[in-house]
Amino acid sequence: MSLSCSTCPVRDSAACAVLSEEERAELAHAGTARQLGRGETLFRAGDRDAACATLISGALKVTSFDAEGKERILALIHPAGFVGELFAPFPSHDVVALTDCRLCVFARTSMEAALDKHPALSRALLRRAQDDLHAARDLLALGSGCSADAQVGALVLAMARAASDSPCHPAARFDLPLTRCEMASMLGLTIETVSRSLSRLEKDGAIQRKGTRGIELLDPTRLEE
Amino acid sequence: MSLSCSTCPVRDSAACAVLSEEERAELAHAGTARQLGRGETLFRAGDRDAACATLISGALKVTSFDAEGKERILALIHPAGFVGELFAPFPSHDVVALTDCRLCVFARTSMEAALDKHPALSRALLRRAQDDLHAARDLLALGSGCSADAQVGALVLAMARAASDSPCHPAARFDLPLTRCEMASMLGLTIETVSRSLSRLEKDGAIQRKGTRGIELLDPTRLEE
DNA sequence: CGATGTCTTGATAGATCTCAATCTCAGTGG
DNA sequence: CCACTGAGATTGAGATCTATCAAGACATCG
Repeated sequence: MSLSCSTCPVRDSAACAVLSEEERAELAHAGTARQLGRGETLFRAGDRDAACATLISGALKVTSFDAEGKERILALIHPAGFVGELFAPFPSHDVVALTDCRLCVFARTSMEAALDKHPALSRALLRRAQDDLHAARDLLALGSGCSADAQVGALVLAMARAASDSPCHPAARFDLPLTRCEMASMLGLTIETVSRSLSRLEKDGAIQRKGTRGIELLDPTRLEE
Repeated sequence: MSLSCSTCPVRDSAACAVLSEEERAELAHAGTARQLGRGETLFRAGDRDAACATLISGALKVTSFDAEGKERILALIHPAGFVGELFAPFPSHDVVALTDCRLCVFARTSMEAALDKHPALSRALLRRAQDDLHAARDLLALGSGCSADAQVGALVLAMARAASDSPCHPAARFDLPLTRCEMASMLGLTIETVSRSLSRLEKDGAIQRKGTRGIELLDPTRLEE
């Protein structure tokens, strides 16, 4: 399937936005459009043929599995995000669709050629990599020193912000994009603990649950404790 | 103080290694050499004037502080490593010297100009950023699902590898570069738990402590459990 | 309506944190 | 030379938190 950048919803925010129309068209020619259903795997750790991709719509998760086979979510990728190893010989983590997704996939050789040809692209990807690094370190910082309630609260708040149109203020009412199981594996907790923390946050008047996924923010400041 | 790349120990491994002699000399002209003693701060979270640096010798830590003021180590930087925000308005984490250090410091504007001028530099930094991202995610994956003993064991093993000359085989005898307190804040544990884990690893015959910092690896395979 | 998967809630066990005491070691000064 | 001192490290006992196991509630879908 070919790519049609002209109607791409992330044409102004993805890494390729730094390219001119002609350059972008040329890069698009080297890439392929791809759709993934929820749960489908984009890259698998250890795959031979390394590739990379820009996410157009939907959400991805980057995961690894510990010794006992339990999944740990290392990162979430949102539209305009970029995934894939450009330098390591093979990917070391799985990348899986959290929701139905549309992506722009490139073979590594194509992307390397594009980096050589378009210096601005390297800078754009560098910026994204530093943002991702920042996100990973924030998740690390959140991880410990905090109670389970504080971790769940911070995650809910982060999702409220992601669900909002305005970047600063969190949405007052939204649906959690993750299942309890996924929330648990993002924080390194169990689903029971996540569920209990949500119950406590509700009893304390910080949030109100609307069905299984819906959340109404009553007192966002209490989520930060 | 001016930089003398010709005798720089990381001249072949740092990001600037991709530059030609003349290009490197020009970049060096824009940078300044700096020395830090153990415990001194290179960048502080929220600093106005963003800068970046390549580490020449010694070791740095990237840290943040949680609500109660406890430190959490987010990353270790080794020689040839690069630190600093190139795109965010200000650094969001502290960068502190773990040991006496020598560095090559650049104002952000200088580095941005260099990136514009030398496309290869963007690629080199992109590669480093992806490596750092990988390290941060590995630390995340290590964090949970493992017992404290397994975490401490993995950290000891990682340090044995870092202390070794050959990249693959861990050093059989080496000194821990981190205090117990620093090991604890890397793993999100307390120093008591780290100490107890080391005691158990010693009792199980995996390691033998030589003084407070010295470690002798008896059975590296047991550290991975 | 029953079936299935997800989520919630409860009781218990296990692990880590906290608080506190002791120990080691290097540096200091008498 | 030796005792003193202070920082870091080790060890112990109890409190606290989370994981585990188990059961029940809820929603979705056929």
